[in-house]
Amino acid sequence: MPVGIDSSQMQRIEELVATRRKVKRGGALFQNGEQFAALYAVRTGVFKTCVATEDGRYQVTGFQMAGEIMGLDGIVHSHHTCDAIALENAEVCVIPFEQLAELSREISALQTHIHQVMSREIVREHGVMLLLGSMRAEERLAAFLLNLTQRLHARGFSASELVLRMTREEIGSYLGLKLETVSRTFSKFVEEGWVQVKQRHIRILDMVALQNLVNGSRFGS
Amino acid sequence: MPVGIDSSQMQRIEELVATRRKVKRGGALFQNGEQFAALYAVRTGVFKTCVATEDGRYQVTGFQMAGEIMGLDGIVHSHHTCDAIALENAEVCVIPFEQLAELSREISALQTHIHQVMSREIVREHGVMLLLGSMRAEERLAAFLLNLTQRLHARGFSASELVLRMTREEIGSYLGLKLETVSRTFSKFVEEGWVQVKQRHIRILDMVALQNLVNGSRFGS
DNA sequence: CGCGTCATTGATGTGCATCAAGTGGTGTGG
DNA sequence: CCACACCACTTGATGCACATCAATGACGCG
Repeated sequence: MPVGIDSSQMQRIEELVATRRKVKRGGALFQNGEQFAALYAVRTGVFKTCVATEDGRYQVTGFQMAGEIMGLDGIVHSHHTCDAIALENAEVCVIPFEQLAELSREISALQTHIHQVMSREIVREHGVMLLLGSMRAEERLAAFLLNLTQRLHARGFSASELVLRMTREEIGSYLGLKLETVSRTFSKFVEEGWVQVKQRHIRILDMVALQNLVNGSRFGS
Repeated sequence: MPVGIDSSQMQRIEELVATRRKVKRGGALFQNGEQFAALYAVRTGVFKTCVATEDGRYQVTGFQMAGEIMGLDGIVHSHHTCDAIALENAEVCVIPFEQLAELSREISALQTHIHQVMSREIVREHGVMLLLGSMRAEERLAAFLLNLTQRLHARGFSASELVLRMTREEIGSYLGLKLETVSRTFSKFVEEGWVQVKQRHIRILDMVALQNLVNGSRFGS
């Protein structure tokens, strides 16, 4: 929450996001069909958001970690159209949307911020569509790992080591692959010497190899 | 632009969107990398928006027709991250974004509208991710046709007859398929007696069959 | 310890991609 | 007006990446 906000405005924003909510591992922060009332900012823990069809198929649309916003899908029809599930015990800030909208009419820096959060989500989803529509399994998993490490690094964690909070099946759902394919692709990366994998503990050994995979397999390996 | 707006406010909004811009078939309304300054509302014609990787792969992220908004991707970084290409001679309203944001601070119904437009786009993209991540070719094409006819019907056109504005390749890119697969799938639908296809002229003969395909192939045909 | 969940690995199957040939509609220039 | 070129599209033959089916192995927890 950067420039253009004085301390009295800052205080009003802090009041707005004062209420917290805890969600247990496996629990739902919100679910498809529920009334929409608030956005949520992740404080601790990791979430997945997913959409479903009537016939039981579902698709993970994203993984959210500290600082990221959930619930934007609910604005348009005043009820949520996806589920947000905690992958570990987690805590979020509750941001009542009506009040947020009202406050953002006074504080233009806040309005700008909201626009950017929504636009960023649209751009992120463009990237996922590109991944799902035109990449092969190896490229998808490489892109996924690079994206995760980058976000973790931005939060002060190691750039080369991470602990996955999600199962192979959830990764597969996000990437449009089956869990066996995710597992095999991890094994392939290990054989190539690009990563170490011990259960959900991942260590990146050759970041550049993964980047080459994503940015143009035309160069070969 | 519904409730909560009086006539003087309406006039200010109309002034905001007064400027028009024509784009020739095949021309770009905006392109990846360009400075972002305005949103665009389609008046006539149909557009595609697409993202690309450095190595030349690209992905159509959507087709926009009358009344739909383009350019939301540009807000977050003040420059566009995708291309908007006219599929036929087209005209758009130019909506300078800074002024729109300012006006929406005064007119809360306008603010609500902007939030809804962005949220709707996020929800739409969730649907595309579900399609790309978990549907088979027939289901994808059926979903595409149903979505198109629905949008055309909402604009006063026939619910069962349409003229595609895009090539098989563009449809394929949107659906994560190759153009040959799109063509074969059309042929399959024709064999089944579900649609008539003559070039880009499509007539839906059995809407229900297509809907069944989308909402759960577990029931068989 | 024994059970459930998650992950790995192998064998086999299939949906879509790829490669390739041919058709039909459209526009252009002789 | 017709010949030609070009482009979008269709259709067939073949190949491959990933799905599916199945068995086994590694943790973690009551």
